[in-house]
This record gives sequence, C-alpha cells and structure tokens, in this order.
Amino acid sequence: MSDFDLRNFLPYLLNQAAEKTSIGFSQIYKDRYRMLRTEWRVLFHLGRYGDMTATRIGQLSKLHKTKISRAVHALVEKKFVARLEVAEDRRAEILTLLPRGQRAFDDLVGVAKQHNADLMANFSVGEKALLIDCLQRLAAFEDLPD
Amino acid sequence: MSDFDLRNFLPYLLNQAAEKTSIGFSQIYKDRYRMLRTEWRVLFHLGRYGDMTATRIGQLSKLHKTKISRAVHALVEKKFVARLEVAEDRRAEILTLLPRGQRAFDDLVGVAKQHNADLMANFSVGEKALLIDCLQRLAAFEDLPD
DNA sequence: CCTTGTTGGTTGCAAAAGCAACTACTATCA
DNA sequence: TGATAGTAGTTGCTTTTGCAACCAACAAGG
Repeated sequence: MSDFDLRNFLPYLLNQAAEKTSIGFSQIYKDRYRMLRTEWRVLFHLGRYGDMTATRIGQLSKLHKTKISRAVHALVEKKFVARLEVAEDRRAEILTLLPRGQRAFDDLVGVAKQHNADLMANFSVGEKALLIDCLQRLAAFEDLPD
Repeated sequence: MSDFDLRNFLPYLLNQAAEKTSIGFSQIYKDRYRMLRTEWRVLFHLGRYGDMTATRIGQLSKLHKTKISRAVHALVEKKFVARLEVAEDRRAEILTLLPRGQRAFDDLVGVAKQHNADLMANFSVGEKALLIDCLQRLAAFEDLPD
C-alpha cells in the first residue's frame, strides 16, 4: 500500500473545495433566478466588464462556446440579456444586459461578495493573499502566453 | 459597475484551478484504462485504504451512491474489482481489487504523485503547506462534526 | 469575381450527472 | 410474529455536458 494520500493530491483537493464552496452560492442563483452556473458566469462577465460578444466571454472565462451559446439562449429567453447586431460583422453579436439582468447581477454580486467573505472568514490576511495567488497560478498552469 | 472581480472569487478560482489541474491526469486514466473520474476515485480508495463497501467509499469520498454504484459496475466489468458477499449482512458487499485493478492503481498512483509534484514545482515549501491547509479547511467548510 | 481558409455562433447526438423511486434486506419494538 | 422504519445498493428518467459537424459571413490571393 502506498503512502500517497488523496488529501494532498491537488486536483482532488481543489475539486472538493470547489464543490463545497460553490454549493451555497449556486443554490441562490438557482432558486432566485432559475439560472445555471454557466448563465451566472455569462451574466457576470457582462455585468462586470460591460457589453461584449460571446467569443470574448469565451476568451475571458475559458468556457466552451457551445456552453456559452446555450447560456446566452437561456438568458435571452429570461429577458436578462439582449443581442445587438454589429454593423461591421454580421456574424457577431454584442451581448448586453437588460434591466432585469442588471438587477439580477447587482443582487448576485452582493451575495457573492458576502459569500466570499464568509468562506475566508477564518483566514488571516496573509493566508488569503497567498491562497488567491497560488490558485491563480494553478489556474494558469500550462497556459502558454499568447 | 462593481469592484468585485471574479479573479478573487473563491468558488470560481477553485473551479478554474480544479479543472486545469485535473485535465492532464484525467487524460491518462482515460486513455490507459478507459476509466471515468468516479471510477478512478473508487479504485483509489480501494487501493489506498483497502477493501470496503460502496457505502464506506461514499462516506470517505462524498460521492453520491448512484455514481459509486455505476462506477463499481464499470470496474467489475473491466475486471478491476470484485464484489465479496458479507455473511452478516446480505445487503452489503465488500469491494476488493483484482490483480488488474491493483496494477492500474499502482501505475496511476505513480503518475498522480508525479503530476502533483509538477503542479507544485514552482511553490515554496511554505506555500505548499499553506495551500494544502487552506484547501482542506475549505473542503471541510460547514461540515458539522459527526 | 471565385476559390480556399477562417471565424462567430448554433445544432444534434451520445455520454454523463442528478434526483427520486425502487428492491431487498435488517433492526426495533410492540 | 408482524408492522414500521431504516439501510445497501440499483434502476429509470430528465437535465447537462462534450464533441463534432454544421451554417453563415468574412478575408485573402489569384
């Protein structure tokens, strides 16, 4: 039998932590707005960084374009998001938040902030900073610079 | 517009990191043994902690019992795992690794170790320890003591 | 213009996850 | 006993994913 313990295996540990820390929050956007996780992420990108195309969201969020396509579809149906034609390129469409979407975003960002604070309530300032830094480095693992 | 950045939002960051760090390894057990993630996890528990029932694996891994049930089914088909009857309780069955399963486990643990080391190659000893500790605390978030 | 290649986005289908209901067995307590 | 409740594990069905093929629009070179 090996000395290797799953509790030190990063992919496993990250998954467990991700699942555990997501549940509370995902329950909220699910209950309040019937949104899926990809929908929340798309909504977030529009709310936080302004109008943009689906492709741009894909670059920032690293979500696959089919997921984004379906999420946008759902958000448009819910009247959270509208598609705007782009004059110069008729393939593309700029996505923009509608008032309902903006309100949902405002609400959820507040919740997210609070949730984030709760999660790290027991961490020291130094721990928080180092944790965030390590996670960002891991999330960028093997990303070749463009 | 808010000052809240997704790059400091723990559930998001953890998900990104988890996905990124999992890909390389999952590709290996997928390619070499046609295994799914839940199957690898079940195999791991048996290899690392010895024979046990599906329910016990569920307690340790926090995987849902239907996922475990199907994973066990697949592992039995692959002849990686066998079911043993339990005399005292005919509902339960002890799961045990067969030689093929043992070999796969041995192989994959080696890969996992190396992968884990690679992931943290750029981290200092202190960073590693703190990261693991923080993740374990997050993974246990809101777990009530039994 | 017309071919060839690329990009933005969608669709269809097969694999996988999630949830509830189910079978079979055990435990408790009257 | 025998009715009730609880546990081990499985099955069926619906919702989500993941992948590949696809359409429509642009771009570049001849």
